[in-house]
Amino acid sequence: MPATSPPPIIVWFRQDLRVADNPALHAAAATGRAVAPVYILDNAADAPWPLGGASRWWLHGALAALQASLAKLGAPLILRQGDSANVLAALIKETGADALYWNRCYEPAAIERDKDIKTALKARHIDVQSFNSALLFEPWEIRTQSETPFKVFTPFHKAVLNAPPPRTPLAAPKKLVSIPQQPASDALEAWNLRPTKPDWAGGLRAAWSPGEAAAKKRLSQFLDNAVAHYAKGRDVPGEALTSRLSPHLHFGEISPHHIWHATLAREQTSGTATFLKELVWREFAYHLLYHFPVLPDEPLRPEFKAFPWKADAKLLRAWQRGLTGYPIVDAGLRELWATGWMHNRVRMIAASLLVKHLLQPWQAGAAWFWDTLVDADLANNSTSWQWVAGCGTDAAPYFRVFNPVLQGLKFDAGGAYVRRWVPEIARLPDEWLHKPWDAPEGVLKDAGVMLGRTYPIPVVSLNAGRDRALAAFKTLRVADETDMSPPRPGSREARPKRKLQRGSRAS
DNA sequence: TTTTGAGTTGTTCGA
DNA sequence: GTCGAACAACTCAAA
Repeated sequence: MPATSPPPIIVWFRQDLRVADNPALHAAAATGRAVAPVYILDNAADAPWPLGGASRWWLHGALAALQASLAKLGAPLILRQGDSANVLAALIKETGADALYWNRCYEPAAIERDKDIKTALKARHIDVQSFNSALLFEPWEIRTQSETPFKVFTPFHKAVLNAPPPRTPLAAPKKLVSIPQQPASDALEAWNLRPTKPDWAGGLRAAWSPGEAAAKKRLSQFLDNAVAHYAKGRDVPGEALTSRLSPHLHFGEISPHHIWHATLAREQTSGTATFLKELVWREFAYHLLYHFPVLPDEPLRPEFKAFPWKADAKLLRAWQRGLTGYPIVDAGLRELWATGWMHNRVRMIAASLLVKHLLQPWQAGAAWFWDTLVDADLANNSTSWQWVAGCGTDAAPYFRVFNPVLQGLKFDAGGAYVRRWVPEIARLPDEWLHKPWDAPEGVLKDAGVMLGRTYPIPVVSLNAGRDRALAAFKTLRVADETDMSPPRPGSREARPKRKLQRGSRAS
């Protein structure tokens, strides 16, 4: 070993599975020193939220693509399994590395893990550096004027638009210097990330191409063909007018910076503005998760801990399998099961039905999405479910209960989406497609639909479900009122009283 | 400090 | 059929 060559740098890949606009990799390459890229499959670190089945499937493809890119650049990816800290320590020993670079993660468990690793390795004089690859703005950078984190999206969005613009993307390294002796690596296949018995991933393979190159292609196709119609079109599940970048973003195959600047480089329309706003929603979700780490588990509005959910395994199962009897909801859950993804508009409708009409705890829905979505993302998933349930910081009004029939008629008027995913009712005319239970006998017969046999009767009637949900929300208010003195709260004269209480708690 | 306006994504009812 | 108001009460963020 020539004594002249400086020690290598380990680049630890996590949710940044790309070579372009990868600040940690970029910085390591810029030193001119040898680079040892590693990915660690650390089930323990993910303990509170182990990768779901669909995520594992995607991860395999993402890693395969990254392996190929890094090999081409000259520094093959090392795959290791085990406790992250132990694996890194071993790798430092094996390679003689004196530096470790990574891009930051923002899940509470990951923050803890990384903090510990940084402390331990710095004590051993390892140069540990972390970078921002995943967010346009660090969660601590966007603050209200009183230096508190934003809890409401609109002012957050405004603050983001007024902030200094996010950095422009970094180029991928032209080549990397490999370490003299390549350390051992697991075989990706041996991780068994993809299902075999049974192989349920056929629909995922048909719908998706994981990897950095595919992400870039998806973005340009979106910008070329769809973004112009995005403002309205994104709400129509039967048309392919959303970006479908969410899984690529989650695994870091493309950076939000790249998407941001590529979008700004196009003609600015209401479509581009709406799309950029969605990216800011992603930022907001990470911001919330960072500042409120209980977000995935507990309602941010404490009174919701007393919400009278009616957990029911059979109802949950019917929802999961797309057998609720509400066509747009069932279509969504079947799309999810088949492809690992659900159109955003339908996510809201399906989630609302579960949480409101069926009174199932939002955590049950979040858990199902976590397991089945290829874009399962702790920040986005938790934020969105809390929003639908009305227990997040930026809560929906309690009376906002999606009506799956009206939503279906409004956003899937031609029925393309429902017919694709609920073929057993595909022959119903548009008029009845979203409410087969109201269809005349003859219409059902002509369409070959036998309610209760070929397609379910709704598990809960719409009106009863809505009323039950509204009543349940009312109990929260009543419970609240009992805590307080007789004068009706909410009236003007009750306001100062609350403020006093809050002030006294703070002091 | 106090006040004020506003809050992603909806539905229903009655004029 | 279309349209506006009502649907809670509360907290957030900025003036």
